[in-house]
Amino acid sequence: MDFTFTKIERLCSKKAIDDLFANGKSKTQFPFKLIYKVSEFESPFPARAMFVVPKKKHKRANKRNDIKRRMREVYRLNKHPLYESLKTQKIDLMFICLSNEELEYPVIEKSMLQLMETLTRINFSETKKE
RNA sequence: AAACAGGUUUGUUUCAUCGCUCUUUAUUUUAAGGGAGGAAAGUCCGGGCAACGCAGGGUAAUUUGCCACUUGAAAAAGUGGGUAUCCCAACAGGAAUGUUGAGAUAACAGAUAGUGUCACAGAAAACCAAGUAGCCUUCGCAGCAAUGUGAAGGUCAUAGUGAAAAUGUGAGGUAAGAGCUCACAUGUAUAGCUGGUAACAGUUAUAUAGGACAAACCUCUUAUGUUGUAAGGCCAUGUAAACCCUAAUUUUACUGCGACUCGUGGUAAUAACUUCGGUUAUAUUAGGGAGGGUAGGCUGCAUAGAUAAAUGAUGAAAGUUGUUUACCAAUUGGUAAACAAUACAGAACUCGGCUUAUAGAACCUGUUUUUAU
RNA sequence: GGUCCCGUAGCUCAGCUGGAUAGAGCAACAGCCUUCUAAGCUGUGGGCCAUUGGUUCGAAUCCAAUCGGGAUCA
Repeated sequence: MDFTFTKIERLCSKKAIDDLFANGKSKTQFPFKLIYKVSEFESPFPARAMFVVPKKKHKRANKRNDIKRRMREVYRLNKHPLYESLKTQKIDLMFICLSNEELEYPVIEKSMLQLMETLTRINFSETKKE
């Protein structure tokens, strides 16, 4: 089992990001907000993800970097349940940090895992409808 | 010795697991190597580099600002000196103050080129000053007189101001006064001499007495072409050799028929066809107009290096500092354990300065307190 | 990565160029009016002029640095 997180798994296209902000659905689970959208792209992985820490919440660049790195680490280590649930469905993800305080690793891990669990349930229901 | 403040330098290490980015190698995931600072920050300055511009001169705009030397491509920095201001100490003096020494600070050219500003208060806030205060003279009137009052004139010594008052003190002089004259002192300008590389200092003569503000405009002096890597270069994408208008040209266009990569008839702004309702209307070149599309890759670009942006996460141990406890020692201290802290902060073309932020450690300087002599 | 602008009362803004009383509207509070409220009228309080230093007799204003907020570039 790989715990990699290379560039292919990240959401990098500006067009896709704009589309996500315009048409995506959202879930909040306090320190974080998740925006997701079903989409189509060519990749061996079923999801593309990105992580956002707004400049208005955290002024210093090094603190923003720290939080983003921890968020990325949580996603990297816990992405496999999500991938299994998705199967062939393709999806774009965006995690946004809403907190003003500097967050420790266990806090981030707990709330992000909750978000990803809810996401798996939602996607199953959608696939059944289609 | 302790505490505090300021300055300079430095600014943690190792292991395990799972990862990120770039380069090379391998070819589908294998190996090796590189991977954040003193400020990467602020963008306050100056270069490199790039595009455009460039006869010469001027104007505008911005900019430099005591002197010498050194470093530097330049901005700038360093060392030494000069001047001014502040503060401390010593000496002189009744005091004001002056001299000498140590230290700190200075955006430190020009206020005698010109314009402007100086509230309130005050007679007056600035070349040539100055009134219905005051002082003085003359004349008239009242009065025995002292004096009072009116007019004309002289004058700036005196004045409840103010941040700042027309150089200060003394003497002469005068009706009263006045640099009006003189002595001493202060300060400015010009010229000369002496010392010094110079800034400047000292001194002599002459002329004077001109308040502050240039971080108000300005003058002199120094320097600057403008814009910036989102510059610039190459490629792709795109309804696109597209649309509208004007002019010119043509085996060109439109159009009818046929045997349709061709032949032939008509037309050049009206023509051809027609089911009589209408339908179609061009190419090339030149000039102009209106609107749209793309916003992605490579390069620029680096012995760190991307383009939603890497340099990490978790766990363990050590180091440093502090607190508490226990033991040794008993002034400092040493050993062990537990707990806490371990900063400021994250490259985006690059280099050199400046500014700002910084736990702890080392060194230097200063202040205060305590102890000892 | 560059370039430029703005911070004044609880809110929206004047006053900065051209230096000497810190103001206006709304809001707040108190009173009048009204049976009561709203509206109206009268009054009151509220500001270290973003922060720090400098120039000046004197700084919201001039100068420098810092901290926030915003605009713009092809």
